Amino acid sequence: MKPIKFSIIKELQGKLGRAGTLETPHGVIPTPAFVTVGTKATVKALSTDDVKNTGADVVLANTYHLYLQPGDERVKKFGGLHKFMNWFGPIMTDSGGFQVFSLGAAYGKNLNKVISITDPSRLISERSMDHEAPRLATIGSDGVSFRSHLDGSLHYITPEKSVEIQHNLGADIIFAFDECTSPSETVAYQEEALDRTHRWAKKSLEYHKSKINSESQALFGIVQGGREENLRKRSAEFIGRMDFDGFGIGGSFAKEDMSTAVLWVNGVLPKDKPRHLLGIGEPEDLFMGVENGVDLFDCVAPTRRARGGTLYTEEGKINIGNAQFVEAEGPIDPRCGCSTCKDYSLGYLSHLYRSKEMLASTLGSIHNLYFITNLVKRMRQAILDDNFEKLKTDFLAKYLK
RNA sequence: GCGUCGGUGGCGGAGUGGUCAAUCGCACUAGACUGUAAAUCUGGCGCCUUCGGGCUUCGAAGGUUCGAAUCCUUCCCGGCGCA
Repeated sequence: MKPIKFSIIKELQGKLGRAGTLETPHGVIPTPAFVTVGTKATVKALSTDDVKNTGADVVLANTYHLYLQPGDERVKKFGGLHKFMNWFGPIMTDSGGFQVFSLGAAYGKNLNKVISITDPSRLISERSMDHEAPRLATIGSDGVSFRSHLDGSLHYITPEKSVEIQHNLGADIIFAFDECTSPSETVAYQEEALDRTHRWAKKSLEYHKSKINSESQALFGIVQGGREENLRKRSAEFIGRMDFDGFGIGGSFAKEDMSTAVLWVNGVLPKDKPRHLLGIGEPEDLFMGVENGVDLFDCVAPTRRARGGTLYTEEGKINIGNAQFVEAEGPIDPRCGCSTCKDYSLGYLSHLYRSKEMLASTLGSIHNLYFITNLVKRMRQAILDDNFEKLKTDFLAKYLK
């Protein structure tokens, strides 16, 4: 018995995009779908009722963070993540692979998940002269040692350990342990890291298959390969051949490279399994991903941005902290159907934000999550209605103006 | 009235002869954020600027000095103590 069932309902003509459903032990996810990020078994600033009301179908929590606090064994004692956090819809957990990057090569640097290649300094090898650079994660051939960002204690995570933790957490969909690399790494390093990720994928899968959990939890393998076409395709072939239930597409991207990388990978991955573009994205990236055959996305942007005062509107992003909203009486976006836009004015949100009231984060997160979740739902409907291209053109014309 | 302490940029508060247009915090202002080290971070914040610099500031007015927010004199204002 497979833990999940993926069905394609309709495909985008001449493109890799498709609309479908992903059945999980905790409910059906109509795809494409946006996955709300709840790193520490909570979507920051929101109750699970709030999350549900944004239209979210699925939540992603994080292995590394929950392993450190409160500990995966404790979550297991509570009956798993669903019960522990009171979210009874589908849950995914990330493997900790991203922390290999964010606490490793990217630690203390101005290096992000998505960078701009217009800044050449970002493309110089990170590895050449930074042996002294402080980092909380160091990579070995069998796993990664992490120094806890909470108390400095040392932890070693292997592919097996990552899967074991994820079994304890009990999400519906879990990920193989991988190494997320920066596009600023050399090709030689990308290749070395890719081999490691592939090795780890095999170990993750073997460990997973040896446990009863593989009947109730789906395991996704992760494709890496940086900016290199041959590496991306090699990875998609290698990972795609394995008996994973679905796939993640990982990596830190140069914005300009993202669509080609996704296209290379999805052109190779088996069509009948779901694909998750990890850590993406912004509205324009979501259109790109859906068009190029991505079924699932997760991203911290809606919630993190909301806490920083940036809110999505159909006319582009606004910053609620700006002076122009102090006396604005209308909603964030008159076309938005979220509860924040229904009940609250920009001026009130401006006041909450300026006076640092936590409700600002809550109401902003509700709006941003609704906006992004609903945008992907609209894309799905547009695929079904044969007007994806029009939605994309119309939306982006206004949004990016 | 006498004594005493003090008056610094929107606010609080450093500075006590040159490296001071003046540390820092707040406020204000703008920006960043893409598998959350994130209720976070960065820039600007006297006026003008061809971004080299120029100009006017530290209660007020005089003075000492090559040079004053910093020293002296007088005055104005405020706190406290004594009458």
